[in-house]
Amino acid sequence: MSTQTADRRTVRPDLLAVLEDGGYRITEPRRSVIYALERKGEGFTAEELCKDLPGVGRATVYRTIGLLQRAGVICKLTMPDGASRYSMAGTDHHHHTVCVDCGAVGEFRRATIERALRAVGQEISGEIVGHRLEVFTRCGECEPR
Amino acid sequence: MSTQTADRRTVRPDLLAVLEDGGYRITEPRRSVIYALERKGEGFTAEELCKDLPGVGRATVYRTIGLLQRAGVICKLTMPDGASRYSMAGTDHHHHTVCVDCGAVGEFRRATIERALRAVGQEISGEIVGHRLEVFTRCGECEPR
DNA sequence: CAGTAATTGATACCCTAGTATCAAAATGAG
DNA sequence: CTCATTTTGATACTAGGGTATCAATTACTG
Repeated sequence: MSTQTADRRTVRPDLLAVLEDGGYRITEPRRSVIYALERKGEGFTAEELCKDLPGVGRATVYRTIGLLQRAGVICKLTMPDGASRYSMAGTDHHHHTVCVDCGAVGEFRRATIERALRAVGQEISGEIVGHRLEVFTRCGECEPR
Repeated sequence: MSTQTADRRTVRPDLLAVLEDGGYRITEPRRSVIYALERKGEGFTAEELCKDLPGVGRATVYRTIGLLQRAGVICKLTMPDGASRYSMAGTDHHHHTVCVDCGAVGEFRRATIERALRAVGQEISGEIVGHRLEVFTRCGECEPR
């Protein structure tokens, strides 16, 4: 799988530090999970991660993903078919491009869109508490899986 | 559940006609499902529909939803937690607002957003094959469920 | 180093959101 | 009205995506 953002890499928080700051212990399994997901980068499934880490229990993989997700450093996204993928969050607020063939994920931001969504907020009753935008692509650099 | 679009109702295709046009038979169970989902309108789950129609088999409810979905007259959307909801599609291309408390769904369109997304297409490798945008709201008119 | 609290992992279990099966019933074309 | 065809529905099953359990292990604290 080609990770679209491999070269235009942004500064990422040190994930171990994130755990420490949260008051969690740095353990060998957590180190492994973090190492593995930094390798993966963008657009992986939890089960993939489990397979990559036969030495780490499934529960621990899920637990660690959950921890980092709550800390905001990785984010979960839902594929068109409802499947879940995770991705390292390079920047704060962003949206994703997802290749429908290989699952490769990219990030983008666009002020125009954010502004337009604020405008939508004016028109509807109640308040906007969030939004989600995914752009599905066919990246053309992948082996469809 | 208050349906945000109850009054600004758009012209909807006659769902029975949609089935007929597709070469499907008009049966009593299908009539019931269609009647029920026209009542519901926006933002219901398949299981809700099943509970509303104790006389109709679960499989039939799912089958009929599938039929209408393929015909493009109802659409499926995924909640922040990954759950699925369905909604009558009033217009062609649109996005949804979803109340995170009660699940009420509204539709909107915004040319600015579509244009901005086309611009995103210029910047990424590969081609855009689709997008999905959901705005999560707290509609303030509901009993949280 | 010792002790305590956090963490692990094997496993079993859960729920949602469906799909498959297939005999029985309903539909509509002629 | 007849009959081939479609549809139904009860039920079982599946798959994904997790969470619960809990004894054994590990990490940090003093």
